[in-house]
Amino acid sequence: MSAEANGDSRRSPKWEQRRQAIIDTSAHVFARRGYHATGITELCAANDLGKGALYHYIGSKEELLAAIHDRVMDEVMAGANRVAQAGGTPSQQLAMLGDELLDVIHRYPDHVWVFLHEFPALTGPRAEQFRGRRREYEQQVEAVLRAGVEAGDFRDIDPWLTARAWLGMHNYTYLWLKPGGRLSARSVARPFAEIFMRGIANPDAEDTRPGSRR
Amino acid sequence: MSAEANGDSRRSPKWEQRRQAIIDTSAHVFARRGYHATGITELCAANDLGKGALYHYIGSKEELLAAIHDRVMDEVMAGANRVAQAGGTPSQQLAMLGDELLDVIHRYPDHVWVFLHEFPALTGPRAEQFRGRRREYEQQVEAVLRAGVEAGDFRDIDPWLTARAWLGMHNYTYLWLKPGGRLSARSVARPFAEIFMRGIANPDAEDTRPGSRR
DNA sequence: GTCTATAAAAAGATAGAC
DNA sequence: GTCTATCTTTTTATAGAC
Repeated sequence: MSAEANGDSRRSPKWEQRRQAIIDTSAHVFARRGYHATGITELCAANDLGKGALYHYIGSKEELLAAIHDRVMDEVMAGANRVAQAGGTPSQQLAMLGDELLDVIHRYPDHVWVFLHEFPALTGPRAEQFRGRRREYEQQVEAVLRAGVEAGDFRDIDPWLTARAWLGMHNYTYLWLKPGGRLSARSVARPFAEIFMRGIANPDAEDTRPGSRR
Repeated sequence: MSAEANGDSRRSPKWEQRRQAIIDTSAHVFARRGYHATGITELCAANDLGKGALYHYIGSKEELLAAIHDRVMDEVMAGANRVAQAGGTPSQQLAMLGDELLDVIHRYPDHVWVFLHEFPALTGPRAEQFRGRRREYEQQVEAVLRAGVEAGDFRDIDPWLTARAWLGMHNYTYLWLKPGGRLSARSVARPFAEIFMRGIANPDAEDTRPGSRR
């Protein structure tokens, strides 16, 4: 469930803790300035560390980038698993996925910004692993939509294309959804779900929701 | 309407033409490798030009980046102006905006990728101008939504938040909507408009659309 | 217009003292 | 663990020949 590169006990807990702090601080700098535009020297300044000390924790610049990706993908996948565990109708599943996703974006704005902008900078197995997890998540959204169509709750939409619409609508909030801002994750997730559910609802279905007009 | 830095007659038409070709080729490279990750040497190779010749056309690397932004924003604003000229109901306006936007994304996938990923790399007046045009476009979407609410065509949604939902849903197609791909701009715009219109439609409104169930 | 040569700065990463 | 000094490569950009 958690990425291989994380949380193993190669080092002391103190080392891991410090490393996490460096990952979070660096995510902020990468989000502001860009991954390639940020030099090691700037990372040292932001983390108040010399080059030697910094490399002691990060291994390499790309490993640091991968750690930022893992941190946010761990959260996203955990949310998706909670939703799968919870069960419920496809409509409820989709609403919960929206709640969870916007919650992650709201809590980790820097990490999400970095992963949405800089994921092409990952190379080799690191790129492979990231793309795999991302695909896995997107397929869960797709599966919920497909289930909704089959159950007759949703009209006959294309699950793949509709998943892209849903993902775009939610992911794109990374541009303006920030902690301390005017809007909470919930106060965005609710109207978004309202739009999307009405948008794909099967108008001929028996509707048992509270407040239904039928 | 067109950006100041474009199309003026500082140089010969042949120079301008060559410059445009370089902008388009470079957009492709930037989209693949990233702006900061791409060196001048790589741009020279891609454009089959020496450094001296390349700089003769681009001025500087950031000026080249700004030109890519201008190229795509010119198209987006032109589409938005056509829609404003065309008139029609808010629903029709929104559908036309979707058609035009997805058409640009479909025709200029590289430029759009670059502008969505690398806009923070613009500095000074170049950044100002870009942000201004982007805001102008987004406010047009917002205005259409507000008009729809006031006319009673749309239910009582938040125009700002709903505009962000709409923008995300459409802009995010830059990840997979490509010329030569399985899907045309129209074949995405239609189902997207269907979802969104149903999502924000006022269920109590007199509905005069063809095929209406009332 | 286009080239080569070169500058001058900055990049990522490592070595070795402490 | 953390530092400073250094290595090697690469960066953007310019100068000046052709």
